[in-house]
This record gives sequence, C-alpha cells and structure tokens, in this order.
Amino acid sequence: MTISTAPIAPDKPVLEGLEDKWSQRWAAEETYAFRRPASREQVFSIDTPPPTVSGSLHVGHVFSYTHTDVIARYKRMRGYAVFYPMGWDDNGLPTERRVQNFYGVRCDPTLPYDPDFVAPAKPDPKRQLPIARMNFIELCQQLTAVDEQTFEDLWRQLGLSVDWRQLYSTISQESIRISQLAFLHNLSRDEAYLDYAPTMWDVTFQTAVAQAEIEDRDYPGFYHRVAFHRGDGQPVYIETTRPELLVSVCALIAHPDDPRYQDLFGSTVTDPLFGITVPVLAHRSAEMDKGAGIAMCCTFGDKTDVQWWRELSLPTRTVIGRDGRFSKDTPDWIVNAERYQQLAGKTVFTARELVVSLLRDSGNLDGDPKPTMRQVAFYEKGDKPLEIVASNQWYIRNGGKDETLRRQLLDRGQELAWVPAHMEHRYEDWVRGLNGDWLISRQRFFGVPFPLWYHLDQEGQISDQAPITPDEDSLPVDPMTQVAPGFSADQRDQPGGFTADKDVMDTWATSSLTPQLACGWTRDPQLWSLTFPMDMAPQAHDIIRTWVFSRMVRANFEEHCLPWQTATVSGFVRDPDRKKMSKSKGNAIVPTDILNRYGSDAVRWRAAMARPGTDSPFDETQMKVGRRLAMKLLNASKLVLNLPNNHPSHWQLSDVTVAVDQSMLATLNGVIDLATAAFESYQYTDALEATERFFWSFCDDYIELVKERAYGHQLGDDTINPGATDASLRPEVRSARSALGLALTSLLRLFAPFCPFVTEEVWRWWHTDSIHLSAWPSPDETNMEADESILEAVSWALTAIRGSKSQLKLSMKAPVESIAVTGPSELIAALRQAEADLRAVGQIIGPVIWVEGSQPAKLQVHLATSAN
RNA sequence: GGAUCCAUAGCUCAGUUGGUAGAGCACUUCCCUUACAAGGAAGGGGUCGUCGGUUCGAGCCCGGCUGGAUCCACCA
Repeated sequence: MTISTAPIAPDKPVLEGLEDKWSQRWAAEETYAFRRPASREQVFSIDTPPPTVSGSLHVGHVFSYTHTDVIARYKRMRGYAVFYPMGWDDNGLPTERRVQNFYGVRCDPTLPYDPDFVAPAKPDPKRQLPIARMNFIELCQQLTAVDEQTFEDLWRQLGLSVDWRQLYSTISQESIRISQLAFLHNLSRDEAYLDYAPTMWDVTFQTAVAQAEIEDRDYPGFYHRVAFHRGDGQPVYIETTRPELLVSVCALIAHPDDPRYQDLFGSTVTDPLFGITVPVLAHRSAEMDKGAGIAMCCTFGDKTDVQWWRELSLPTRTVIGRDGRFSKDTPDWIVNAERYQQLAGKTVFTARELVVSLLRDSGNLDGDPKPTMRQVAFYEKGDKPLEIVASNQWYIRNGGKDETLRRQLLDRGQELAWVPAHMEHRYEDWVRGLNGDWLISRQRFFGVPFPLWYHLDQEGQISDQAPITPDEDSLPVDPMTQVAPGFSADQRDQPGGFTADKDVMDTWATSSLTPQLACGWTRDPQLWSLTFPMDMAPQAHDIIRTWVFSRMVRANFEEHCLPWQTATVSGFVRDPDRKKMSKSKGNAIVPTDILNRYGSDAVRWRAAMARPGTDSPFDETQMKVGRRLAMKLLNASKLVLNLPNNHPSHWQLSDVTVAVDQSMLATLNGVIDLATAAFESYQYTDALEATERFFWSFCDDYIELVKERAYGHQLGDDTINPGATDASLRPEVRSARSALGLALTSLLRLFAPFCPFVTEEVWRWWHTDSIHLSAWPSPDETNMEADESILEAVSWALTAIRGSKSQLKLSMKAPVESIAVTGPSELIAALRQAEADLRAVGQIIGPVIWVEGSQPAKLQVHLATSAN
C-alpha cells in the first residue's frame, strides 16, 4: 500500500472565504444542474417561491429558503435528479411602487413613448415626473435587473443549491405567454368571466384589489347622529361613521320586526342636505340594537351596503371616483346642486369635515360626534382605507360562489400532504370563508396584459359581444399595440372598430402558475412530464390563503390534479419582542450582515433548528453555536486525517476489530437510520439534532478515548516514524484509524445538507468530486454487528473520571493511582473491553478494580498524591 | 363570535404508545491538554400556566379556566 506522508488537512483550517470559494466552484462545475433522467420517479421537483424583487430579503427569507435547500440537498444525495429552480417575482404593483419611489416618476398612459428618455438622476420628492407607459415599463425592467442580481448574490452566498439555468421571472415574455394562455383556457371553459360589480378599491394605487390582499386595521372614527326627515318634517335619526356618503344614500333600512319603524316602512324620507328622497325598507340583516337600529344604505360604505344594494335592487349612486375624490359633476339624483358643488373634487377626508359642519350648521347633527375605534379594510400594501367601487373586472372562479367547486378544492386540500399537518386547517378555513370569486384584473401598467379586445358599436361604446381573443400561437400579445384579429390598425378606438382591454393581471394571476412556468408547460413536453406534478411546495404560513390556494385553483382547472404532492410551511423569524419582522416596522434584520459575521453554515445551522411551521425569535447568540459546530467539523476532520501516515485509502471496515470501535460504528448506524427517517418526513431538525448529538459525543468521548491508540503512542508503536507501512501498524491502531475515518466520512455527509461549505471544504481535501453529489450515508457502508452499549458505558466512565478531577480542580492530565468500578456485570464486561483506552485517556497509572454487583453503577477514582 | 397553534430551567426549545424531568444558550468553578481559546471539562438550576377528571401511576389522555400568537367573521 502506498503511504502518503504529506498531511491531508491544512495546519490551520479556517471558515473565512469558504462561501466565495465553493459557490464559484459549484457554479463552474455545474454541481446543481438538473440532468434529465429517464423517468419521473428519479426526479424530485420543487416549486420554489419566487421572492418579490421589489422588496428586500430579511433573515426570515434566509431561514425559509434554507429549509428548502436542506431538503433539496438531502434528496440529491439520495440519488434524485433534483429540479430546483429559482424565480423572481418582478411583475406588478410592488415593482411599480419601487420604481416610482426610486426614480421619482409616475406612469401617465396618455403620453407618447419617448425613445430618448433618461430617468432623472435624482428623484424630486415633491413632484413625480409623468412618463409614458412603455418608458415606465422599461424603467421597471431596468431596476428589477439590478435588484435580481443582488438577490442572486445573496442566494449564492447562502449556498442555495438551485439550478440557476432554471431561472424564470414573472414579467418575462414566457411568463406573459403562459399567463395569457392559461387565462384564455379559463375563459373558454367559463372559469373566468367579466363582471360589473362592487369591488374593493385602493384610491392611492387606483386599482381594484382581491380579497386575499385585504387586511383589517384599527382606524379611528366618529359616530354621527344625523336627522333624515319624513314627509311631515319629523326627524328620523340614523348613526353613521361615514357622513360624507350622504350623497350616495339609496335607502334607510331597519329590521322588519323592529316596532319603532313599522309605520315608516314603505314611506320615504329626505336627507338633510342634498334633497335626496329615499325609501325606508326592511331587511333582516339590519340589527335593531346597533346604532339607532336604522341604517342608511349608501353605494358603497361597506359590505352590508353591497348586500342590501343587491338584494333590494337599489340604484347605484357612485360619487367617489377612482382617485378617491368626489366627482366634479353634480350627480343627477342630487336636488341641492349648489351644496353638492362645495364637495365636488374634494377627497373623502375633506368632504367628511365639510359635511359634518354643514350638518351642524343646519341643525341636523344630534349632539357631538362620538369617537370610536373600528376595524377598517386596507390593501395590505396601502395606507388609505379601501373604498368600494362598482366597476368591470375579470374574475376566476374559486369556489367562493359555487359549492361544487368549493367542495372540490377542499378535497384537494385533504389530498395534499401538509408539513406540519395542522397547516391544512388554515387552508380549509380560508376556502370555507371565501365570499366571492377571485378578482384578477388590475388597473395598472407593469403586468401581464389581458389578451383581449372588445368590439365597439356604431356609437363607439364597448359592445356586449364576446371579447375578441388572439390565436394561442400568437401569444404573448400586447393588445394596446397589437391589432385585434380581423381588424386593421386604423380601426382602433373607432366606432365599429375595436378597443384593447387596458387592464393587467394581478401578480398572483401569474404566480399561481409557477409550476407551469418552471416545468415547461406547453413549451417543453419532456421537462413537463418529468417534473409535474411537483414534489414539494415550500412557503411561509402567511401565504397559504394566496399562493398555495391560487396554484391549487389553476392546476385543478388545467390539469385536474394537485400541483404538488407535499406543501411544507416555514415559520417566521420574529424580532426579540416576538413581533413579525417587516421592513416598514424597521425591525427587519439584514441578512448579509449576519452571514458575513458568522458564516453561511452557522446561519443555516440556526435556520435548520427552526422546525417546520414554527416561528422563532431572532437571537444572534445562536449563530455562534452554529459557527462552533462548523469549526469543530474542521478541527475534528483535521485530527483524523492528519494522524501520522494516515490515509483514507487505508480505512477498511474489516480492520475495525476493537469492541469500542465497533460499538461506535453501530451507534452511528442508528443515527443514520434516524436522520434518514426524519428527512423522509421533512423533519430536518430531527435529523440535525440526532447527527449533532452523536457528533459532539464522538468528539468529546470517542475521539478522546481512542486518540492515544490511534497515534500508536500507547502501544509504543513505531507508526509515527516515517517509512512505517500501513500493514506494519498493529491491529488496534488500524481499528481506531479505520473507525475514525469511516465515521468521519459518514458524518460529513450527514452534515452536508446543513453546512454545505465546511463539509465540502473537508471532503475536497481528499476527493475530486463534490460531497453534494456523493451518496447519502447508508448503514451498509459501516455495517456492524456490535453492542452499542459499550460506547455508552465508556462515555459514562470517562465522564466520571473527568468529574472527579474537575471536582478537585485538577488538570485532566493529572495521573490517577487507581480506579474502582462497581456495577452490573454487563457494564463491567463492556468497560473491560475498553480498559486500555480508558487507562490512556484517564492517565491511570495503577490498577483498575472491577466489582460486579447488583447495586447502581459507581466509579471511584483514587488520585495519585503526587498529582498535587 | 368561530377556528388553529402554544404555555416545560433565566432564555430558546425537545420530550415517541402514560412509567424517576432533557438539550443548547446564559450562569458558577476549573483547565493555556499535541484537532479545536470564536476552545475544553465539571457543576448548580424546573410544584412541567391553573383547576378538576381518568389511572396503581399524568408533562403526556379528557374537560373547564387563565394567558399568548395567528387566521377568519362582525364592525350603520
């Protein structure tokens, strides 16, 4: 056998620089490239969440993406061709908002395209520069490209094993094509439809928003007691928090059984300011004990108004425009036009103040307004309350109005494997609680255009005919610049001609198709058949109602199946006060800082300690623990590899002949089984804990115990002499070296999914190929029929000896005169097999006395007096 | 108002089918030891939120309560 005299490990191994070194090598060697195997069974495919590039990544992202990567690396080592794409969600409103703030511009679709346009070097905070739609879109593309590079750099530093060749972005031409194609399919099957209906409307962004994007916030307001008047002049008091909506009043409504209003039903009353005469109607959802018991119904103040409007067939009296201001023209139902003109063009807030003072001056406000705190609907990214506006919008059916479909989607939720299992409740709650279909149209610019045109009638009005759709092969289309089939360009927006649908789809309408985008739907049939339905859908738990659900809706319509087999859910990283981290609160931790300080392996270790679905508070001291593990891996590896004249090619399972060495390998095999089982059920934390527990005991007890033997010192062996051959080593030495080496080889691979950098560094000290492409350790490699309790007994004895020395405040090197061990015969038998090692590590110079007995195990240490 | 999760050492969390309470961090003491000072060894520390039930036996099973997190509904 050839002897390598050069040490394999460097003298002072360090963690610094490993991220750069290995991320570059992995890129160059295409370590994580997806290579198409013959069959679907050999593939593990992951529907990676595409991060929103307009935001910034915080530690929460780093944690949850690590959770996915750990699984991906495990599956890769199990021999799967791992399909692990990355996507950028750069489409939609968040990007528009970022571009507006970054460059100080806003999109004005009426302006012509300026090919020479250059973005202002410095944004004017007071005045946004209006620019053309295409100029605006170009800026969106420019800025997202920069942001995406930053994101990619971070993911590479973190060591995500994604295949960067599978990168997609939600605003790419291909994403637009797929979004439009899926939409046209939905349209042709009547799963998508256009409806004129009241929708939640954000006045800042001037767009409709979907139910899933709405959140309730506390919002202060006042109850105003306002007098309407009967025909005989008698007042009827209502209470309202929105007095400005008096201009939109359609009816007063009370409960049919309310005795106070029986004589009013069927009569009419007049509002105190504008001369609007409205009927008094009965409806069972009016509550007698709320406010005055009689409510004014306006179009629209809240969802109850919408219900009354629909069920009582009330007129639509919209006054607030899409910009959140009162319309300039006096609506035709208003009698007192002069008074209305005081409100025209005003914002809701200003109008409210004005109406209140008008009411007060006219004596129609009873008492002072009473302050109240209410829950008001907001767009999650907005900061003004949503208005309800009736408008034409596109919807995709989601079971919110259809029990059969709802049932179908609930069944899909049960069919899906959830990790952790209880997350399925959140899905069910959401689907059960849906009260309308999914609104996908947005009155915005940077997004997927609806691939639609409409016929214009002879008056130039949009006709009721079905929309004009493009040929599927012509996708993607931009209906604003491309001409509807069967028309010529000069017929655009002309009577008898056509007009484009000017809306874009919401981001979710595209991201609901990430399995289709990533897996090559209608583009690459071979890839599609190899990767879809996908295996794993990772995400954080805030996104169950949106992304998880919407992908299930789309796959259900398009493929009649689940988009993936398993959904894994990560918890949040919270700040030390347990608050959710968010950029707006200013409590988000910037990940690059922490990665640079502790190293990626350390941060990944901490991430993997957070179990699926569990939130964890951010605690920087935990990062040190991960770093210590990484350092320990370096140093323990160095010890094993740099034993004099040791070389991995010498390590033979058949050489492991000493009982304690066999016991250690048998214990390790149990750990491998446990870690493997844990990974199979996505419980990466359990795998890590089992591995780590073994590893620390391996270092603290086993290595300490056999170190002297492995060096050959204790046996007076000549192994340290240069020129000694492997065959000349005593069997006890070879046993220790082989056991150490084989255990190290397995341990490195057990840690590889968690700490990819340090394990790769060590692995490559003597391998040419990546550890991440090596096989996951199997107990077969270290197959050992041995008694695990020997190692356990030896660890116990070691701890006892060290304890005695520590109690007497002695060095661990202090010599021991003798020890006496009392205990059951099995324990004694186990320990006797490791007596020589125990003597060496404990510096026992005198006799070891064994006493078999039934009493509890005890170890007495008699220290040499000269030790003091 | 409905739902889900949670309450175990100062902190963060484990605790399998019920059988004498565990780990890491922090703390105390000791050790500059030939892999490791961003180290090592040893040690102290808990009425398992609360009340009741089942059981020979409950951190674990059942019910009530309190406190917390999250989601949904309601909000004239």
